[in-house]
Formats: sequence, C-alpha cells, structure tokens
Amino acid sequence: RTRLVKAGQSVYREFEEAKYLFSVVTGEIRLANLLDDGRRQVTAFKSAGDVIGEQKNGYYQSDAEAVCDTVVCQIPLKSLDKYLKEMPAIQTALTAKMVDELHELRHHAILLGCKTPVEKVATFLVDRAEKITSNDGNEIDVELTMGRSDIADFLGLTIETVSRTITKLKKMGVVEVPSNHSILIKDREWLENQAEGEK
Amino acid sequence: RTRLVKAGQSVYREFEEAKYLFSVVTGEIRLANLLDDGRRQVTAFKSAGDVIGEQKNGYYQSDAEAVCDTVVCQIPLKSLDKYLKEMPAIQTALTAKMVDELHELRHHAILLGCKTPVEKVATFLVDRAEKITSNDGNEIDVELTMGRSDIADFLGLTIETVSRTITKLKKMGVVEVPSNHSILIKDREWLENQAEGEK
DNA sequence: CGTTCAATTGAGTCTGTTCAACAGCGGTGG
DNA sequence: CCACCGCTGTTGAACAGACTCAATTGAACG
Repeated sequence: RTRLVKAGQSVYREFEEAKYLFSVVTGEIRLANLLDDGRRQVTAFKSAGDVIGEQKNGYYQSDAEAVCDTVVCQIPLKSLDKYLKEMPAIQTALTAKMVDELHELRHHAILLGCKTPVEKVATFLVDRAEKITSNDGNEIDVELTMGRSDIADFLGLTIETVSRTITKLKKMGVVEVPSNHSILIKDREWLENQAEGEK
Repeated sequence: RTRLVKAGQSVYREFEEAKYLFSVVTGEIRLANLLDDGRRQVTAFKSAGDVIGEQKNGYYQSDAEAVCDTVVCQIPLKSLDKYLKEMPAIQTALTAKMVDELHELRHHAILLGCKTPVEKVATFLVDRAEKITSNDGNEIDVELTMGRSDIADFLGLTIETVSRTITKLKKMGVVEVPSNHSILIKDREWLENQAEGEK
C-alpha cells in the first residue's frame, strides 16, 4: 500500500477524481495550482508525516507532485470509512491535520499578501528550520530539496528575485550557501525578526 | 446566545483564549492578521451561515472584526462536545465547513501570489457575485459592505490601486459604480475570464 | 571533455507604491 | 438651513522595486 513516486512525477492532479488519501513517508511533495495561462502557485510543501489528498466534491483541489524521490502511503477512501468507525481517534487526528493546514495556509496568505522579498525568503528559511529544531540555537543547516523555481512559485516571486535575495542575505552574513540544495543559517534571530515584519 | 457586534468592533482577537465557536447570522465579518509593524492581511470575509472561531492549541488564529453591524451566534466550546455526541451530523457539517475554508484559502493564495491587480479585483467581484447567484446572467449588483481599505488588505494591494483598478473597469464598461458600497457588473464573462488568468 | 540544465548576474523597463492634493458625502452645530 | 468639519475615496506625479529579457557562470552527467 506504499508507492514510490519519482522526482517530478505527480501523485494526483487537480480535478482528478479523488480515490485515495495519502500520507507522505519520505521525500517531499509540492501542492500547486495553475492559472489558465500557466502561472503557478505552490501552496505548500509536504513532507514525512503530512497527509495529502485534499478533495472537494470528490475531486482533488491541487496538483501533487514529488519534489524529489518520494514514498507515499496510499489509503483508499472506501476503507477509510471503515477505519474511522473502528478507530474514532483517526477522525480526531485527521481533523487536527486540517486545522494545522488551515493555520499554515493563513500564515502563507500573510506572506504572499504583505511581505517583501527579503521577508518572504526569511520566513521560508525560518519555517524550514523550525521543522528541524524549534531550538533557537543559531547555525542550522536547512535542506532544500526543491529547486529555485519551486521556491519562487511558493513565495510569489520570480526565480531571479529569489536568487538575488539569497545572494543579498549571503553578503550580509546571515546565511551561507554550501550548495544549491542547502542553506546554512548563521543568524537565525535576524531572520525571525524579518519574518515577523519587524521594522 | 446571539450577540450583536457593531461595525468595527471585534468578535475576538488573535492569541485570545478560544472559548466559543461563532456562526454568522447577519452582517459580515473580516478575519485579519497583523505583522509586527502593522501591515495587515485580511484572509477572508465571512457572512451569513459561515462559521468562525478557528483555533489552534486553544487560541484564536486571527482577529475577527465586524465589517458592518453584525449578528453572531455564540456557541461555548464546552457544550459543543455534548452536541457532537448527540448529533454526529454536526461533526460532519463542521468538517465540511473546514474543507470549504481550505479550498477558499488556497484559492486566495493563488490570487495573492500570481494575479495582477485587474485580475484580483475581477476575482473578488466574481466571487462575491457567485455568493448571490451562480446563474451566469450578466448584470448583477454586488454589495460591498466593507471599505476600500479592507478590500485592499484582502487583495494584497493599496487602497489607491484598488480605486484606480475599479475606475479602469468602469471606463472599460465592465462595471458601473452606483455608490461607494455597491458595484454593478455589466460584463460578467469578461471578469470571469480575467479571474481564471486567461491571456 | 562536452553537453545540458539550473542558478546567478546584469541592464532596462514597467507597474504598483508612495506621497500629496482634491473631491464627495454625512453629520454636527450655529 | 447652511456652513463647517472629518472621513473615505479618487486622482495626479514621481519613485522604487520587482519583473523581463538576455548573457554568463556553474554543476551534474554521460
């Protein structure tokens, strides 16, 4: 009941009939929506432990694509009802997941609507860092499984602006960039202040 | 168990301890979040039939303020548990509300991240129109209970840009503006195409 | 070693913002 | 009844910042 999804492949697509709920085991998934002319908004990155498969009226709401090689656990919706009856705790857990998701989306709406490029990137890095340790010890290495293009569409920026912003942070000594797929945070507090919109 | 909230007053505030769930009876509520320096993002407008009071770890996630005089129905969380046991259907209904909300927030994230001012305003008007009739008959009058400032913070624009954009639509003959608090849609199809990002 | 794709950098443009002035409207009080 | 005031919304001009387009660098792979 687990399935390997290669990097770039899709788990499901928007408007496709929803037959399964998925739980991410390893790797990372991006949820994205497209405008008619191709513009894309990545609404979330989902990793180990997260549940995906959001549906409305029986159809998925977004495209779900693997950012890197990813393993998901596939749960048929039919059997889900059965589980729920046997174990009501699952219902509670799923509801809790939805609350988290609402919170994250709201958080992200603030980012998209109000924040400057520097604040957006800062928020992105801090949020990623928090997934690793809530510990505020400086010097944390943040893995970026996705490419700049995904980050750009997530933050509502262009690839160029993301790149320039990271370069700026580098020159300010706030981060180091050992490779294209990881960023070392040197001054977490500064980033956190930016993320909150401190003047 | 119902309560009148005057225009501009708040139903609850972010970080306040969550003791109630609310259902909007009449009027309109805006959900908003603030950055430390005062920038504001309105994440949703809620009207009759909508449920508000989103909480995480026992605390509200946003400010909820009345856009105009509004009546809400207040449900203590304590008694909610009891209701849920007696009528499991309520659980289902609440879950459905959450799914709707997720969908709307995602929809809104796309707007904030990808769309141009004209597309944002077009989407806003079309969404409002859909609340009245899904009927695609042109010529619909959309009531705007909120001020330009709320619209601006909702769409991630400035008041000035909202105003200019509406003026532009007016000059194009797509809408008419009988008063500051209502907009008459003349060409709904055009607005809908803009909302979908048609080139 | 060459090819390819992603990321960076640069230059110029454009669009939304900022700052400021003006208009419209409703309420208040003389 | 009308003049005044405050608030909201509109309009104008100049600016700044992100975008676009193009060129360059860099890294991964055969």
